[in-house]
Amino acid sequence: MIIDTNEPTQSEKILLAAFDCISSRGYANTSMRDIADVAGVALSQLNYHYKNKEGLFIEVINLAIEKYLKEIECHLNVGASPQEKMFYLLFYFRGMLEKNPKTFRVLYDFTSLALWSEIIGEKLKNLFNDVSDLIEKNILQDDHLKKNIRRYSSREISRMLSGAMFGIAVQVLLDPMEKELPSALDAIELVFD
Amino acid sequence: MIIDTNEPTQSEKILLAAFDCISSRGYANTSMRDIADVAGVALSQLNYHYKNKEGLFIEVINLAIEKYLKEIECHLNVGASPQEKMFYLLFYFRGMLEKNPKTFRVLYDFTSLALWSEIIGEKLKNLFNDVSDLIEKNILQDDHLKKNIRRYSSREISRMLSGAMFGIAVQVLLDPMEKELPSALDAIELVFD
DNA sequence: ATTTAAGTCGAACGAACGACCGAATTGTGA
DNA sequence: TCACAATTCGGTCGTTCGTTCGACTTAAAT
Repeated sequence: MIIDTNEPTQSEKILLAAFDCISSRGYANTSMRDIADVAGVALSQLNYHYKNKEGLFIEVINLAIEKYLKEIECHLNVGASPQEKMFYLLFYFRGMLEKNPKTFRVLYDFTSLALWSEIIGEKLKNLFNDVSDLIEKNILQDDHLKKNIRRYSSREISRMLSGAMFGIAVQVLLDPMEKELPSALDAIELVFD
Repeated sequence: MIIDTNEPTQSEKILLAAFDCISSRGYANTSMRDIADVAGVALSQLNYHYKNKEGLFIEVINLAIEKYLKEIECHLNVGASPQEKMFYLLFYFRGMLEKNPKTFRVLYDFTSLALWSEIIGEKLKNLFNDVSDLIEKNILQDDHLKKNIRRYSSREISRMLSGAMFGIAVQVLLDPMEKELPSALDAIELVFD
């Protein structure tokens, strides 16, 4: 018998199955039984490793948030000038939406749950804050840029930029066949003129 | 006995009750029984007037979309220059989010359902298109403005603007206590400099 | 006054859900 | 080897859900 030491734990299998289900059907259409089936695991295992459904979903959110922030942070290191950094961030974001929107879709799906669940709401509020922070610290802290946009604080602008990215991304998810739509992301660069 | 001829129909009572429930608890937490209770009506009436749950929810969406578009269209008539029009639109939008976000919350709540329901997805896709159209036709068709933003089409820019409004609004809903957040909406005007 | 259709209601159905339990299995340290 | 804890499993419980049904009431038309 071959022993694969990298074989995922039972609890990891469950977590990844939950992630898969939610990204492909939405949290509202995902039952514990669905997840157990995809994970190839007995239903009761879900309650054993994660206390209840909310506990499991929270771990899924934590996983998605971690992956999302890591990728954004990574792509903010490319490019020298603020314009360049913004360009590369938008370029990555656009590619992510077209090729692998699973993580973003999970996060987006949960934002509507966030309005009604204290815990999840707090997590997604912090995510928006963190993304805005990353943009502010990595892109907007440029002296020449600061002069041009002095009418507004860099905090306001970073929130506007992260909001624009999110809002356009939602439109893309809603209409993935409209190939011209993602180019609206590029128009964000207008702010830096 | 006083007869009020403006007494809402049974089906109207149901529709408004559904709207209320969804805007205050979210569609995923709203059952047919909840709606029947709020409407003061027998449960079976919901299936009599609207075929099933999806049919009722679709009417709620139609109602919300109608109200939303009408208000935006109305506030786009104020102001002369593009900058002024955008200012008044953002001013209205900000006030709406702070004072009466019920309609917007319903629409936002349904956007996550839209990813998994063909019919609802189509409706919200069209809503985004319509809002972008309104911005494009009422604000971006200005010759002087067109020169300044010639690098991008007015279509791209209108989609970016509507996306930014939506994205910032979501952040506001997620963190209603952060009073500085809505001012990020004002930063949208940067595009018009 | 009689008939017919529309509206309204309470009760019930089957299905699906999350959670829980006891037994069986596996892994671990003495 | 033995005992004990951790893990895994199938089965089931009570609840909630959307939907349906038949009976009753109201309103309109003949």
